Amino acid sequence: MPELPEVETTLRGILPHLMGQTVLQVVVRQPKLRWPIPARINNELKGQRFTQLQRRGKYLLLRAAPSTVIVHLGMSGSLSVVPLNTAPGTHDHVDIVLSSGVMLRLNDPRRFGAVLLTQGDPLQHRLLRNLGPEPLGKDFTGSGLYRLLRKRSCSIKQAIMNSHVVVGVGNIYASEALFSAGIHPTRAANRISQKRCQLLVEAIVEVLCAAIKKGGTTLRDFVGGDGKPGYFQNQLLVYGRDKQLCTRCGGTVGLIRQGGRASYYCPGCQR
DNA sequence: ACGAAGCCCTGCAAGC
DNA sequence: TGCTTGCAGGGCTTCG
Repeated sequence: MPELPEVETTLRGILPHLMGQTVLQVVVRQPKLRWPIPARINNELKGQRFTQLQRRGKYLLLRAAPSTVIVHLGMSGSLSVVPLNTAPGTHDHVDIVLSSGVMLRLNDPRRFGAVLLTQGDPLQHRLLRNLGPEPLGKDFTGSGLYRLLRKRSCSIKQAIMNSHVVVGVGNIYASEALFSAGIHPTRAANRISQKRCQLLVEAIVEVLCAAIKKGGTTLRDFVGGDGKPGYFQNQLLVYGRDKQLCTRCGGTVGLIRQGGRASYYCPGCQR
C-alpha cells in the first residue's frame, strides 16, 4: 500500500535513471487503470526529455515538457527501472522506454493506480490544485491543522486521511501517528485542542520521516524504484497488531472499523 | 461545504 | 481438494 513514504522512496529510486533521459516509446499493455491511460501518450511523450521529477502528496509528476506524466500508485502499484529486454510479467501495464537502454515499468495488480498527462503547470491539474498541505512542508503546522479541523465533525482518523486536510497520510501512518500523539482515532476532529493538534503534526512528521528513512513499509509486495522492499513494517507500533500487547503501556491493541478502514489503537494510551 | 456511500479491481481467505 | 463467495483498500465521485 504505497503511502507518502513509499511514493517518496519510489521517486528517489527512479530519479537518477530518468533525469535527462529521452523517451523512445511508451508501451501500454493495459490502459484500464483508475482512469483510462490517454491513447495519445506515446505520440505525446516520444522524443521528449525528462527534466524534472517531483512528488505532490501521493502523486508523482514526471515532467517532460511540454507534457507532464502524472502517476498514482493506487494501493498496489509500483514502478521499477528494468533493462530493455526484460519480458513483461502479469500486471506490468506500462513501459516508458528510455534512450539510456532501460525502461520505467508500472506494475499494478489491482489497477487502482493512474497514469495521466497534463500540459502546463501540473500542480494546477484538476486532481492536484485543491490538495491540502504537504506534511513535510512548512505549511503543515499545528495552528493550521487546528483551524482546518474546527469545521470537521468527522473522526480525527478520517480527517487526517482526507487529502484536503493534509496529503499523503494513509491508513497505516494515520494509526501510527495517532498512537504516537495519544489521540483516540474516533475522537471528533473538532474536539481536539490546538496543543494536541501541534502534537499530532509532530507525530505525523516524525512517523513519515522515519518511514522514508527505512525505505517505506512493505506489507504485501511494495518495492521502491530500486526494486528493494521497505523495512518500516518492523517498526509499526499498533498497525496490524490487534490483540497484541501495547509497547508503551502493556495493554491490548484494539481494532475497529472507521469508514470501512481498519483502525488500530491502544485504548490505554489514546484518548 | 461537509459527510456517507458507491465504485473501480484483484488476491487472498474463509466456507462449502 | 477445488470451487464459490466475500471482502479489503485509496480516493475520486456522486448523492444527500
